[in-house]
Amino acid sequence: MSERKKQLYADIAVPTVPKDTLTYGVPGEMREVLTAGMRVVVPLGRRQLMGFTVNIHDQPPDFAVKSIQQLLDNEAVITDPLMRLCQWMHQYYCCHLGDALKAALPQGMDVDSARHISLRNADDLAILRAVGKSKIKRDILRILGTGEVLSEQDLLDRMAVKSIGSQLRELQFHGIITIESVLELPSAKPRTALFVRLLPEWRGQEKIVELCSILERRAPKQVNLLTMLWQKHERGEAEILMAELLRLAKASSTQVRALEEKGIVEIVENELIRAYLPLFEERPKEFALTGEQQSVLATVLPAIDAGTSSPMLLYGVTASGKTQVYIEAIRHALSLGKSGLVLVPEISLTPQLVARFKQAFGSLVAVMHSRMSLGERYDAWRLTLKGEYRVVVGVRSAVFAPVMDPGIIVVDEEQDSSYKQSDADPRYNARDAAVMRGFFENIPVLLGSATPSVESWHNADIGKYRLLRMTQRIDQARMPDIVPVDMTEARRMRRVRGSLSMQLLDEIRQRMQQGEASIVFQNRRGFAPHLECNDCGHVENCDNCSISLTFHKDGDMLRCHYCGLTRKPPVVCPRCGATEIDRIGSGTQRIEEELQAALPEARILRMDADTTKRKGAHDLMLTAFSDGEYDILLGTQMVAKGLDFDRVTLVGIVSAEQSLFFPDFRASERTVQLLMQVSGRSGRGSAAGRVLIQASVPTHPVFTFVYNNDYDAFLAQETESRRNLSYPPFTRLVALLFSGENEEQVARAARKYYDELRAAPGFFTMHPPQPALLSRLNKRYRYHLLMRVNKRRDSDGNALRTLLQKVAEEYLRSGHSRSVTITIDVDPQNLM
DNA sequence: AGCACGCCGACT
DNA sequence: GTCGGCGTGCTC
Repeated sequence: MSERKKQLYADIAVPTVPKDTLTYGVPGEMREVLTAGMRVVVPLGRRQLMGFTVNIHDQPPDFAVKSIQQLLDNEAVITDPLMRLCQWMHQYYCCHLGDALKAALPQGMDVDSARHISLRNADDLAILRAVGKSKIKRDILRILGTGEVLSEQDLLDRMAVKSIGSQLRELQFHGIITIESVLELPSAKPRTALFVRLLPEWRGQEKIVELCSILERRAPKQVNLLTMLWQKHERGEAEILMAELLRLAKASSTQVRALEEKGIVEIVENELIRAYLPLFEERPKEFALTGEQQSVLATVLPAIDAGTSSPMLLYGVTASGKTQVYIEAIRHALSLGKSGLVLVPEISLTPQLVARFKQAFGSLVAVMHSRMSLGERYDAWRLTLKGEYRVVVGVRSAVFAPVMDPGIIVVDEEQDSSYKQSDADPRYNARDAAVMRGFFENIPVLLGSATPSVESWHNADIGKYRLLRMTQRIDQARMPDIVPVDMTEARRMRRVRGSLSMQLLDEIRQRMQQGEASIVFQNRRGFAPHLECNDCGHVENCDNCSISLTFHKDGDMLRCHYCGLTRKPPVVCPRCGATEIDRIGSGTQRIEEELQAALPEARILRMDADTTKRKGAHDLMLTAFSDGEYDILLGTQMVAKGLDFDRVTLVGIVSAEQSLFFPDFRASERTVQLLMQVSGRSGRGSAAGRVLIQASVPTHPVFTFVYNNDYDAFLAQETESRRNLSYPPFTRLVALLFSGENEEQVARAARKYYDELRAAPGFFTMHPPQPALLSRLNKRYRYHLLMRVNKRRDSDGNALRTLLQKVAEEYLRSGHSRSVTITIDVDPQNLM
């Protein structure tokens, strides 16, 4: 018994610190409570940082450890399967473990230390000696002389110099100032409000009447309050929001406090849940499950019962009722006491979809969405962890949602590229992460799509995924008629108005006469993507990026869609002084203008990133369109997916080629998927749908798959082409991107990596480094290396990660500038 | 990633 | 002597 307890150590993953974990001592008072998955505050150098407890052990490391400073949670916020998922991401996507873990939490839960600088009591002589002749030091002390406590940045802002770091250090060394590291609280916290309730002994009609008669003369407001409280109590509302009570009773809080002092009411602080409430509503539809839906469920439900990891690909044509399959699967999971997770692409997390899940599962549903506020997201996450939400519907990052005991994970539109995070570490694909999570949780994962990715199709083909098919539209709706419009021919015959063919305009007009609606799709916002001098051909480009500026007619502005730069369009050509500057190409703004000019009566709703910026704009627009307030819904990608309106019987695609000639190996796949998805918006009700596809070369072989509605044939051909060209799914692509403000340094870094990598064992192939397609972005030059990894020779990505680590070390050792940033993107979606 | 430290040229 | 711009090394 008397044996001293062994010292415990914890391995902590700290975001952005380039070490898997750091080892800290576990203080005695934490040894009983600390578990893996909890967040802690640890000292690192002069900073205090948030870290994740990964492992607790009693192996003393061979260096002096510091101790954990503070616990941030009293239970694990990273459940065991999520910890394993993050470990997998760390190794597969070559990112820091801490960054993967941080991605698993909503924003705003981070803590960081800030350095607070203040003046210390010191004698004049010491000050004089420390300051010497430095003007900067004298200024610092003058500012601090007011007794204020400031950060380095605050000080800097009030001075006319660029840096004060060394001066601060010397002043601190001489004991003149104090620099204290202070923890800043996380910005996300539960929101609370005051509530008022009658104490139990006063809950009775007679007692209230009696009280009121006593109070009547001297305290009429208190009588009002009591009456209000009693009425609410009678209606079953035991507690009433203080603010509301005051408003209703026209009283002030002093009067409530008075009642509290008399021991009649009680004031309590309760949490207010910030829930995301969609503004869109729709009458629920009545329907029975189709035979195909039933037979799919006959496979899915037993898999939920069995509780074994099993990925499935649900390949069902548009309008075949996939959403209802998801709902039934989750209903089943709930009936077993489990919960469910549904991932949807950013763009199709529409109010329509949310409404269907809310109808089915009511208050059990949490929505996780990037348009929600920090507080809303925090509450959704926290109450999911507490087990109060049992169904989570969310975008990419919801793959980390802490659902208690999930029974199934659904990934809708699994081919969608918004599942891939490409702008920050971890650069993960949420669809693949979902499959891995299903593996760690031992549950089935259902990947749904009308147009599966070549990768998932291949996985089904080789038996990694189980294939489930639905080939019929519900309600016997026919597939729409898909009709090419030859724009070259139409132009020759003068049957066009700007970018729109007379045929499309005629058919839209016809729908308007029949009281039906049309969707017009143009995947480009703004008015015109280029401004070009008619005389010399000069194009207005972004100053920071190698891209042309898009002309926006609202506000008469040029904008860079990559870095956000805005500038007034030039009146004369800056190169040759000519005054005729052409607006080349068409975005949604121009199409809107052309539609309106050709169809003056048309009520047009334009939906793109520019018109839906305001919170809730999306919902309101779709509600209005659904209610028949518009004839034409014109928009970018956001009208291509998930929308389901019976009124829509015509879909027009302005330019089918737009995505086809993109230099990306997925260009054909993206084009076919997009065209088929947009087509699916048409004819969902009883009326037959029609799709007009405008193209300059309508005979391009890729389009024939769309005209014939034969996605199977496309998959077969595209799979062969990928095999021949050694592209995914037959290889694993890894893109290394080198970026920095100095082009020569960037090119040299890329070259150095290339040479180092080439010397390594050949489990991959690659070409020499090249400037990226977007060769400059935000003032930074960009070069890339594309590795094609042989999946058989490095199935789990371990060889790749080891090699990249080795090369990075060698790169640093050989004295290279740190002004070049290197990012690793495994399974990139966009080769930019 | 920060942050400290050391070195060096420029200014005054 | 002071300032400011790098490169380099370290953080449990």
